[in-house]
Amino acid sequence: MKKNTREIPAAKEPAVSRATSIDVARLAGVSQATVSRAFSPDSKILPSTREKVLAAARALKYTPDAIARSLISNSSNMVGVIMQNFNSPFYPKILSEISTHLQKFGKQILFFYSNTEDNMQQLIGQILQYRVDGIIITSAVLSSELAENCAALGIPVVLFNRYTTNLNVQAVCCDNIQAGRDCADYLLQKGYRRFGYVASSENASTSLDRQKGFLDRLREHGILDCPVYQSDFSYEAGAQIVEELLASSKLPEALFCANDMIAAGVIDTARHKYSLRIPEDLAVVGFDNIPMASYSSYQITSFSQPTEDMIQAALQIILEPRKRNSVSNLRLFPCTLVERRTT
Amino acid sequence: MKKNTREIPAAKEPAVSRATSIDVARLAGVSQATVSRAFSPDSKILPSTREKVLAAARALKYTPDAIARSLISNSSNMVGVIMQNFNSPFYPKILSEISTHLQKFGKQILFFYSNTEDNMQQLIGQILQYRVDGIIITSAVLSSELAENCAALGIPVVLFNRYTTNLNVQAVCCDNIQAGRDCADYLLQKGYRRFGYVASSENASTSLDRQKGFLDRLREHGILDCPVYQSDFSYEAGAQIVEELLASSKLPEALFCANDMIAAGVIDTARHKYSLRIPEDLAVVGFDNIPMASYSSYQITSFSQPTEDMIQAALQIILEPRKRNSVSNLRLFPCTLVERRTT
DNA sequence: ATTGTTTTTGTATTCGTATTCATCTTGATA
DNA sequence: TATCAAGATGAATACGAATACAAAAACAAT
Repeated sequence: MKKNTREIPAAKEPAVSRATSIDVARLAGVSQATVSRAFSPDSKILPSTREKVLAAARALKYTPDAIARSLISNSSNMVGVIMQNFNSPFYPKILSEISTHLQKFGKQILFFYSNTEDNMQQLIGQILQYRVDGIIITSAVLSSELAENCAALGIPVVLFNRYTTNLNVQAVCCDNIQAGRDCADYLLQKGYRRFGYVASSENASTSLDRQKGFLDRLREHGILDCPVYQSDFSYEAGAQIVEELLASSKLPEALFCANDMIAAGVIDTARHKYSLRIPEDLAVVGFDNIPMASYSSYQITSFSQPTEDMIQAALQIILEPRKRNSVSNLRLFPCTLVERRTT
Repeated sequence: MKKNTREIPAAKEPAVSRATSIDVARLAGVSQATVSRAFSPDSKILPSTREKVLAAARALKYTPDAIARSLISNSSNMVGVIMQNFNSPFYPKILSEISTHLQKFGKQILFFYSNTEDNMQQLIGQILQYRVDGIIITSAVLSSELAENCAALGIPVVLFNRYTTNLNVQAVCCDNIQAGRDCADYLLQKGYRRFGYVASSENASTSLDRQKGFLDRLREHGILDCPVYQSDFSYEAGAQIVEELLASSKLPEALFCANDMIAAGVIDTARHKYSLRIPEDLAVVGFDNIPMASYSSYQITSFSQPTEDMIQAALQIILEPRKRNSVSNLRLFPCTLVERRTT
């Protein structure tokens, strides 16, 4: 008597319907409430009753409806994730790891990809409609207004690899300023004296902070002149930068790139189009230490972020929001330099 | 009158609560039903009334609750996506494009990453609980049982870059067999006579079909012997294959790799570790034509899939399931060879 | 045996919105 | 002006599961 009424002839009605807790209750000879309890692990129910209910549920292929459950419990068990720039494998890797982690908790990912920051308002709005447990953003900084909207709903927001001074928004980030400093120290110690920095065109705090640490430290060592080249986080941008470098009067000795994709573009173009020797004619440092940085075609000296720890931190903020009494909203993680053959 | 009975003392309650359609109705002086109608584009409502309601909604920062909406309308506006292998940028790219497309329709992505096929049952189960509009799977073939579960619920499932003979599952795929044939023709025409194929270790139909087309065509040309090397879809696997090649007695003249990542691993290791010349000592063909294939360090001859068309086809199946009267459940797209410097 | 306590189950309500049906308003037409 | 149709709105209900509360059952202690 279920919905075994499939296609008879002519009409191909899929007979879409799933068993509900009431169906299971009827079959098991209990009330709907008892069915609900059977599926709530920490609910008080006689083991024998639970087993009876679960048997009936199996027979009917019943599974609690997540939507109905979300409505009454005010939580959808979903975590919103907004990302941009899949040109580099860095963020896809982060996404896959977040997914793997969340699956352990039975949580889902509501995913959004957006290369522009214009529609953040809209995206956040959509996500909030779904009663997510939290939101992870790697693509942009959040406006105060949006941050307040989320805070007002009690939905934790984590900026991943971004941060803001806004008090309502938690951030998990690697210490890009320090990494910039370390890069300057490292290159100076290697004997380089003329530098350049390849930034991303956005107002990404990652790129800006790496730049700031780098330039500050150089300045402390008396090097006041370090040209900054605007790009985006792409291979093509890196290739373009080489053209700019060569068009200008004098080539820097060492170039610090905001990420590995840029570095790869620089290296390839310098080597294969202009026959420059890396690192003799031009040293290059990248960032993120993506797999490609270790390929023998590149062997890029790069900074590695402790992504595993950062993800843990981000998820903890979302999964255990009570612990929000941490001193600061910003959790900084140190990067480590991986020296290879481009310096 | 809500359930504002939380912890009282010393607590900084965020006052978690969002405006509901009833709140809006009260402020606008209409019924809840009218508020609902104001937010349903094709609903019959006096324009002036709608404007009045929308104004009240703005004042209260009200947005229809997607969960409640999903419950009553039996559709969550979400599309489930299951992927694996983010080592290559191929699938991240697909994901970002799917996301961009779906956003135009106001649809969301419920995302799962899984490198194993063991938990497909569990993943599909979870997705189905959310009343998704459809499911896109790039990571595995679906068992008949799971396919039937989905079909019974009227939820369209699309295998992307996979297929099965199961009647209930739609599939969107590039014509890997033909591509394999084309590759054989191309390499033969270039004068190569000794070949090898680097497969993925999985039972991925993509790899198997490329292999089948390749070997079949070679056989038609009288070449019966073509060793097949097992790997996975990774750079490291490609690097490993070179070791195997050199351990065996004679090197093939041309190697067809199941994807570009493998090809890159082969090329790098052959060139830099063993000083082999590509393509003189070893020609290499990849697959997917990922951005890296065009980098000047590689310049890999590769097959390009019409991903844009394939995504369109997959989304059409999910967004317009009525059109399911297509002749076949399998939609095949042709790949095109992009010739570069590794052949 | 009686009372009290604890555990288990059932009843009724709730979450927030869409929708059916009935009611009311408006304007048109005869 | 009376009648009707069409359009707009409100009242009530449904979606499916969780939970507060009540009732019942089981058990212990006197």
